[in-house]
Amino acid sequence: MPKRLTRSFFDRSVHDVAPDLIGTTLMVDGVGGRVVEVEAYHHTDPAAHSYRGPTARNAVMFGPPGYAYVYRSYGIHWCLNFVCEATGSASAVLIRAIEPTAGIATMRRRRGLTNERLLCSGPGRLCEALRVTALHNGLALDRPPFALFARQGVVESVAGPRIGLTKAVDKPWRYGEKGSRFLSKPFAREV
DNA sequence: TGCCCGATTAACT
DNA sequence: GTTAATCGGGCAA
Repeated sequence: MPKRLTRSFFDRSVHDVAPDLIGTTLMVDGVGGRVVEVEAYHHTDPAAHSYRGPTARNAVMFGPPGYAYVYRSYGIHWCLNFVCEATGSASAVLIRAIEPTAGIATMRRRRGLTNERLLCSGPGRLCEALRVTALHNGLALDRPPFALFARQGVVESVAGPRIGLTKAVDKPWRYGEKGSRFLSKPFAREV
């Protein structure tokens, strides 16, 4: 069994943590898989929820690193983030896609889908498959129901612009596993 | 207070 | 390609 990641993994720059998360394994109540796509959001970034200061929604982002920040997107979906950097820096990594490896039958049932490629290939899809909701907001990532495991072997990463933004569109802060078929969208260039 | 928009998705044409 | 679902934040009035 691979090594567990602890909260200290997240106590550094969000731009270092984000690429390092590619290839790690995320489990929620025993259901999950390999992280293949993430995006970094720094508090100085106009596209970050924390950019304009704390609110009831983004309060967890202003807390200590190694905790889950879950928010509702477009009033419908949930999105899962990992808080990074020092307490109060309000930076986080959005988990955008995973490659399902555990509890695939459960994920199919929750998503009402059989196509494995589409089970977790997007931030909202992943949260439905892992059943991540507002109840997970503020929970520690190294304690149940969460579990994170270090990657094994070499992982080839690619970077590119983030998805679905109108601000800071040019920043290449989306990271993915090269060639993965479980990405929410392909990367235009492989870096 | 009211209106517009967003770190989305699936079901349309 | 377009659109509806649906809710919190930001900004104008």
